[in-house]
Amino acid sequence: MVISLKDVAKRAGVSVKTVSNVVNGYRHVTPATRQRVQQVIDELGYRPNLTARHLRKGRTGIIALALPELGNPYFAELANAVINYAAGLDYIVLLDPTNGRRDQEILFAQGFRARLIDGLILSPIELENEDLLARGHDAPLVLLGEREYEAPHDHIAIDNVAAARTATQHLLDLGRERVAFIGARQGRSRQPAHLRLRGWREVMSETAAGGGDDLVATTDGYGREDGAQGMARLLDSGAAPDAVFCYNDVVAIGAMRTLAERGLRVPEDVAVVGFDNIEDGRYCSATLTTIAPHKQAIAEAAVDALLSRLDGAEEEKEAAPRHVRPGFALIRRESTLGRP
Amino acid sequence: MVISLKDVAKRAGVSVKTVSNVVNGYRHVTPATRQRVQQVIDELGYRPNLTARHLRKGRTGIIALALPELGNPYFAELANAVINYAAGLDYIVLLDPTNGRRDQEILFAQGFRARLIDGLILSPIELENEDLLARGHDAPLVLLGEREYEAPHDHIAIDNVAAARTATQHLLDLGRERVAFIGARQGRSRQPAHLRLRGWREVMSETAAGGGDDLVATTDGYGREDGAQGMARLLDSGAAPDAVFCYNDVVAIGAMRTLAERGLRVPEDVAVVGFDNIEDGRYCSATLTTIAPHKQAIAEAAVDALLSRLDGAEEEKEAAPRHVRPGFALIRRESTLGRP
DNA sequence: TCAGTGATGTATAACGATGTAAAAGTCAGC
DNA sequence: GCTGACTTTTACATCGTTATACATCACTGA
Repeated sequence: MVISLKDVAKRAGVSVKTVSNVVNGYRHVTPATRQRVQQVIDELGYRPNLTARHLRKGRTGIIALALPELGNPYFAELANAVINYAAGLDYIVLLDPTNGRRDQEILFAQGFRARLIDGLILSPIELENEDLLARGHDAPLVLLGEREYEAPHDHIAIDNVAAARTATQHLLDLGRERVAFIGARQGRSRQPAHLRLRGWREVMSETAAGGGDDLVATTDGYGREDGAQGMARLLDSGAAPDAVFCYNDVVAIGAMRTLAERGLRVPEDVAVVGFDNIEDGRYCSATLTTIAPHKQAIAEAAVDALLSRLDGAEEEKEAAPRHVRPGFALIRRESTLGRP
Repeated sequence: MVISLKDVAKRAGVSVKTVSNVVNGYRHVTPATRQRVQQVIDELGYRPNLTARHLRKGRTGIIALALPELGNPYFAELANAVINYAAGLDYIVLLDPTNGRRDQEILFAQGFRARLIDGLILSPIELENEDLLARGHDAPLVLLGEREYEAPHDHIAIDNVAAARTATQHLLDLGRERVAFIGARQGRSRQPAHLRLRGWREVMSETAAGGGDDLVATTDGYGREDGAQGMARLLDSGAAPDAVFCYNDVVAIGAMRTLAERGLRVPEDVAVVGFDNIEDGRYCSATLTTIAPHKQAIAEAAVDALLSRLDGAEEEKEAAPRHVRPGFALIRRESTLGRP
């Protein structure tokens, strides 16, 4: 049997509202009443029906976090950070994997789960600008990650170009000359959010090797297998890289696997830099040098941005779209420095 | 402005219920009416308020999945599987990391989020039997994983003892003699759910090395660092293992890291077997031999069990607690077989 | 012509909580 | 003992939906 306020009220001999007042810690309730009601609540094991509360309040306290997939530890770690930070602010996070598919991303962006969620944090991969514009302006939306849009939404992303430059420069500083890039996406010409590729190109174009396509391996996705295959193609092509900067850490891990299979040493033969600073990188046989976006800062910025649209003062809610740039750091490890 | 059924009804000149009927695809609606209503719905951009629907129906179509953490890829992959499978059955999954803390696990088990979720799948670590018994019998609960309880709930877990025996035996079959175990939990004596340790012990106790504690490294947790430290202690203790069976894959990855740092080769000096078959294992410098629980089967069994309690026929709902044992397989890779 | 049938549509009451406004209770001060 | 000011409690409407019960309508068959 499900206990409602009414049941408690009847048993305690007070009105429904009084019970509600007790539950919500309303100030003006006599200690005597409060105690009596509380006792009945405990006796009956009453728990407020959140759904009813949500309906009445017009708010659910739930925000959605739509990420490509949890199989990539970066997203898993980010999700963890968002969930925990939001929990501290009394918000529940609903995690929605989009599998990087445009139809899924559209679904979430356009207000699937209407009024079940108060707002949405979306890390898009395939989503197009027009999809965002076609959006009924329902719950506020915060965008996450490398892709850039001309749409009025808050956007949280580190400076990907600068980070990529830093990574590439690090390899050059170590004396490497033929620094390759793995992870450019094929067929994404229409809105080329290749900020990391751009950073690589900017730095490499000023070197003897140049920033040409011979040192770029395009991939279909951003997974381990993509990295492994990309590395294999680079080696087979005769590009003869002595270093690679990978789109992300799992791509780098895939690339290192191929290097190991070919009997090439990291970093002696090929130095490797990743991107994301996932925990796995610290346990590879050559620990992975990587760009570490400040994940906690990203998670907090995303949630804060969303909540300021939801709960902020009027001028905060209506403020122009914000672009927050959390910091990043280059973490130097064995895959570029070698074992000390 | 938020559009409700009422607004649509007024504009279309029909009753609220008729609009509801159209939205829900109720059969007996004239095509003419249906079209007129549908047009207004499209015009106004009406979206049903899920919260209200949930209140009215007494069901939300949301199930919670409480896992220790997403930082362990096994749980991330499992979560992905559960979310996707449940989505196919029109259920939404709310992911709740417990961080392996008892208070968090109790919270979820005892009906936190009352009536926001229809049911709960919980993978406990610290939870005690008494915590489960103290549960108000609210939403149905399905348990996941190694821990065993004397409480009337469905339980999904592979045969951990058999799996551990298989892994250990595999190492013995390769001619290893001193097979260690990393990952026994300290201070868990009260309810020693150490099925994997037991499996190891059963097999090892019949060998010359024996199943004694000298070859067991206890750890505080089940993460990469625990594996690294456990391996270090084993090596320092003089136990001189020529193989290790690790509680799970991330522990194994940590252990392999330590081996690499010590200049020991895998598998020549020490062979390694993990447990979980996470994707990372296929990309280690020595790919990881591991026990592969059938994750998809586990995810499906958990969701199916829960939904049969929710939506099943009466006798299904009331059936005795079920114990489902999905299968597993030993995946032989380089960490035991070497590079071909 | 009219009862009987089934299809279609409507009015209204829930679901369980909270907000509002007003009623009831308490107490000080004269 | 009464007024006024304040505290405590109550009754009722409301959030947006679906379920129930009933009204209406068109059509069939005697």
